[in-house]
Amino acid sequence: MEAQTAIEISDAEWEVMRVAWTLGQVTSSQVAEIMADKMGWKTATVKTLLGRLIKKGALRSEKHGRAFTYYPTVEEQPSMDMAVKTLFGHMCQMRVGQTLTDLVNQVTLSQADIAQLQAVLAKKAPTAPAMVDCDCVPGERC
Amino acid sequence: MEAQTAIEISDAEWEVMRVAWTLGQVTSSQVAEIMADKMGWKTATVKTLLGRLIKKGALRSEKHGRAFTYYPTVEEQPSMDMAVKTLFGHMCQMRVGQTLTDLVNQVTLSQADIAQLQAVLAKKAPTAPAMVDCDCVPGERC
DNA sequence: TTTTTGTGTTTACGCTTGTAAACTATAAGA
DNA sequence: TCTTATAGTTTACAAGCGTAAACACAAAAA
Repeated sequence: MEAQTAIEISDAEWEVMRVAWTLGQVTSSQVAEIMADKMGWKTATVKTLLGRLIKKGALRSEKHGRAFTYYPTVEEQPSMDMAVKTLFGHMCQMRVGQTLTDLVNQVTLSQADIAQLQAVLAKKAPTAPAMVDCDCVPGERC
Repeated sequence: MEAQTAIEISDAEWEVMRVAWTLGQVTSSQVAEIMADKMGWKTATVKTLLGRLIKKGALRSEKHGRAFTYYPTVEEQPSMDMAVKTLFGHMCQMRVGQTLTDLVNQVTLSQADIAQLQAVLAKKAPTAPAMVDCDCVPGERC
């Protein structure tokens, strides 16, 4: 089983999805206004991105009066998880741990986030291997 | 201060860098053989990617006899850190913690990795905020 | 020395992306 | 009903990317 043929969302499109996810539903003028402010994009740019997201199936639209209302059809957290997993999947597995440590050092986490992470780590510890092999070159250990 | 004008390495190029990083130095035929095996790429494809990486400055080459030897000019760990940081920087900050937890649940970490992460988390805990705000829409909390 | 072959360089080509203008249709206001 | 503003659709266009063939050159083999 695999997670339904992952829709590819580009960086610019991702920004649009963020506001759609956060607001739950949006009109193009709303997004245009926000993106003008946040990204400096022209209205035309937002229209293009909305159109592409509809075509990709990441958004759906419903006609209400003159304008459409757009709704996300994919969920935010799974999308984030997938994007992150894809990135880490392309990296040397031996270095994933260090990379995570470096990242945790840089981001802001809430008390709850930290507690949750600690819980997961505690559960993993007992069965963790002594070391993780490099998988960059077939049949080669770093 | 900012980390030297980040060289952009594409997905396919990244695969080439991985073998260069792991082996320290490589010849094109070496890379070609590995990529034929690992990715199913033709020799020509590898040549193109090596050329682009040279042009981008991610690799440098030294002529030895008939062929060139290629060396990475950027380091692996900082490159990984930067790629990861960039991805997370484009995501809702409020969801970074959950995303990290989901990720940790999926990857393989060594005992040492886990210990290191636990140490960093323990150090962060005392000063961690109660919650992290959503930054997807200017002046909006989720 | 001549031929061959392994390397690097150029050219190719369709697709995606970022960024946007132009065009069109229709709801809303006059 | 006629006009206008506004939202959606088409077209644009250069740069980057994945994927590779064609070409040129020099080193190695004959």
